[in-house]
Amino acid sequence: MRLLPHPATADIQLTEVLRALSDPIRMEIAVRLAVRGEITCTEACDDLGVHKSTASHHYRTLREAGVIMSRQEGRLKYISLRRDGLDARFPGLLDAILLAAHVPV
Amino acid sequence: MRLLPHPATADIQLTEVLRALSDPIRMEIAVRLAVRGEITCTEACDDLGVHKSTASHHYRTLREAGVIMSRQEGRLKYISLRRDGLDARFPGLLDAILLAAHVPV
DNA sequence: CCCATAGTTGGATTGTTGTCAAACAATGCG
DNA sequence: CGCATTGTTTGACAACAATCCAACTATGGG
Repeated sequence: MRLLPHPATADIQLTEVLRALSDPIRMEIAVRLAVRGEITCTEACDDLGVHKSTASHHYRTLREAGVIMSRQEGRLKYISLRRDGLDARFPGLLDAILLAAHVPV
Repeated sequence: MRLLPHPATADIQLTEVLRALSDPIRMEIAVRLAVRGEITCTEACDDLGVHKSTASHHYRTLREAGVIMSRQEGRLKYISLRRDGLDARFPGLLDAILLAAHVPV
């Protein structure tokens, strides 16, 4: 369960990022990460009305698209927005999307 | 064949815009519109390797998501990026996406 | 060592999407 | 009017995606 694969920054594809964020559940997860920073998977999907395995699939989609990072710490897994990679590769994109999603600054 | 429905600006949804642009073919069409302005459907899908009916479905997806406008003139249908609506609703989003897609300024 | 907790994985199902082909519709030209 | 051009619609099909359930893995606490 350790160290799930993340794509290299150079391998992050624009259309895959957009596809990952085109699902309302995944968008909500991204918004939570933007607002609350690094949180656990349980917190990320709390009250979203999806099964934990469904949430896990969404984390995988987001991770493989390069949108989030995950980090294991003890029994918990923390996920966070992959700001560095996204900003480096697509300047201004994440901010524009979060602004459009009404994330409080 | 006239006057296909476009959503009102207020009804344009972020996740639908992202989904529309998450397909490489549709992204390429959007890039062409950004570079060349208003062009015909035939020009928009030229050399893309898709059947014209497939292209038509993509125009529909883009139009219903609020990404493009279409306008009939004689036998031709011209499509263009819906900059006004997108910029009004999601400031900076379209520019960030086009920048990420390497559209020349 | 057992057990509860936190996530992932695999299977099954259901629905969506991308594609082509063929038929259709609308427009203007000769 | 016929006919070529331009694009849409419909049907079919395969591939993909979202979901749940069940089984599994890993970790730490008692």
